[in-house]
Amino acid sequence: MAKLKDIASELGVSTATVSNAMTGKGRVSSELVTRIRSRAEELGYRPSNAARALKTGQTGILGLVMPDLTNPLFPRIAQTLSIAADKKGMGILIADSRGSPDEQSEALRRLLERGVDGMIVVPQKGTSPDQMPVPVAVINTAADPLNSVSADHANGGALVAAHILEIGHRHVVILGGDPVSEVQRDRVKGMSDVLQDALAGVFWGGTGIDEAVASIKSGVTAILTTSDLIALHVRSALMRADRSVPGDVSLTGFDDMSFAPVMHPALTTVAQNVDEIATRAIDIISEKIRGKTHPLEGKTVPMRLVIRQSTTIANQSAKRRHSL
Amino acid sequence: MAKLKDIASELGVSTATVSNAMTGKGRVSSELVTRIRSRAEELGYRPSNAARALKTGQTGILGLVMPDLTNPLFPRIAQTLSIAADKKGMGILIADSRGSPDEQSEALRRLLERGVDGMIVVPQKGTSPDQMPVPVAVINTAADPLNSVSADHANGGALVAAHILEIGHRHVVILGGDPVSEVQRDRVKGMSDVLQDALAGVFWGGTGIDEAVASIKSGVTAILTTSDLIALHVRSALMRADRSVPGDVSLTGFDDMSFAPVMHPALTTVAQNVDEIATRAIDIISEKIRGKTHPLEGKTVPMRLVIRQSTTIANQSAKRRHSL
DNA sequence: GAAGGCTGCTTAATCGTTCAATCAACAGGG
DNA sequence: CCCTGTTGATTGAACGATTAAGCAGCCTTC
Repeated sequence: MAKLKDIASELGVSTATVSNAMTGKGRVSSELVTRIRSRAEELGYRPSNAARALKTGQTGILGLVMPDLTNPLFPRIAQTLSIAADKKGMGILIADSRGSPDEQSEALRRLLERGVDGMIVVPQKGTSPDQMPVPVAVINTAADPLNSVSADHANGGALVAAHILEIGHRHVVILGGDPVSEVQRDRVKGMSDVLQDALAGVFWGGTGIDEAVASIKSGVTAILTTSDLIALHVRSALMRADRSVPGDVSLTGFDDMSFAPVMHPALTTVAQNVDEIATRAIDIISEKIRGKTHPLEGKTVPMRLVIRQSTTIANQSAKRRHSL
Repeated sequence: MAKLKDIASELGVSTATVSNAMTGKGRVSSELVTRIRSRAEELGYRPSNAARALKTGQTGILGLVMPDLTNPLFPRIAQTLSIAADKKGMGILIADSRGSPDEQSEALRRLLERGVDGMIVVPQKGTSPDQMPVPVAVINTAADPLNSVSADHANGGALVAAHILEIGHRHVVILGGDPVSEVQRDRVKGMSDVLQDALAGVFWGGTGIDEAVASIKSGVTAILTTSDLIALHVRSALMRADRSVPGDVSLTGFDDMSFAPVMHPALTTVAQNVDEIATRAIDIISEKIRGKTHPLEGKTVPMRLVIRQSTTIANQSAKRRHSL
């Protein structure tokens, strides 16, 4: 493996000059720069990250901490982060916090020990990461607006609720996942704010599924969930109860997961702009690492309504049944 | 940040001795070792990875290359790898090969440049990674038996086919994903070898879905797919065709993805032992890195049949219909 | 009692870069 | 002609660990 010294001695200059020529710092005549660069190319020179890291204190590695790597959104986040980081010449080291806040701190500590220059954290439900000695960008939490990039979950909820109202539903229930999760609460809030009088109830968790299905008897014509997986659960429960979607009841999910378009009927849902979120997070981190005085700030990214076949114009008979 | 030198000068010994005491190499009196260790603990000493990497040439970082990080199996693999690597004091750097073999080589090169000590590769369909200057463990390809850890896909196919035969099906079709994928082909092979006379046809890809559904008319009572997502597709197509599962036809998937147990009916499928595969891969890599003369070899890991409600005893009427 | 072998520690070189300090050479200004 | 400034390069000291080699004592051993 060729090193600075090799190039330097071959060309009869000092290693410092070669270093300057490669990085574009210091003062080197442009003629010499090109000579050095081309010779470096020929020799297949690759700077040693270890040596550079030792000297500069920067590793060019970012840590990614997720509450649970099996999170269905993880692949998309990881992929975009990895590509965006790569463009900035950085790498992504993953760490799993295995579902517990303690493990989350552990994961952060381990990454720190590995010398990451910054962290991207998708926090545990209801937690926010401790103060860190390196720049941190937080995804999907509104906690710290300067550092957090988040889908606008409330807005997403509002979008889907508005769609449901628009197609004539007036008796709607909401089904949330885990009320501890800030994301889930935001989605529910966004929905209920728009639904207002049309909101016939809010249910949570596994037992909520049966409650939501049961509510159809009392005239409910739409079930809005905060996750595609929950929606799939509901779909199955509805089949057992011999209710058709969207004939008897309209159904919506959240996140546009892989199976949403494949379900029958295809699921109306709300998609996160994962690309924009991940790219923004990387941008924030890298500006902070570069020590910009006014680094890019966090933001909330709008969500996108994806209308498919699981929602349709409110069932007239159901409406009539209720108004009796 | 405390360094070796700090501990050394505080205790009036040389840095070499402190280094030896910490790593357990060299010769240091056990009494001094404990003194050094405890002082290090107090000072919160953490060895500098950069310095160590520079000196030893090892970074303690493993690269993970996947064909497409959005692969639904990726989260589980990444999680287990991350935990297993952590136990060995190593970290996992991810790289996405964005679906193309060229990008796969690119990803490998980038990781190499970052100085990874080894690689875990889940290769692109139909490719096998180039010769690498660092140890490589390949997941889910039988190409290089010494280095590859793979689920026994053929065996998985055999398991599900045997189950289908056992519950009386005699007219069965197989529906595969992409025939380019070695994994898919292995699964199909495992199935068809067991089915033998009961095999009424093999279809591939998107158009295969309709063909499989159409085959019910000619007496087919079970559709075996090579992926849960395909099975979900088929399920939807069956609903449109007004065919019930498992009443009219039994249906199976592959991989036990998140939605499989939630579908209606819950999907019979075959699960990979991701934990064992990932752990084994890490073990192989780490033994090779340590330069063991006879490192652990690759192996194929049995799959596990998960029987749910989408398969049931062969429909008598269908059998009769066919025998007419 | 001299030779040799342990034990426990130190010395010093080294890994490959970066970067502040320095210096030689030359140009322009007064 | 001297002083100052700029340009283009060099020098040498870090960065924080690892590790081969060396050395002083002490214990054996014949």
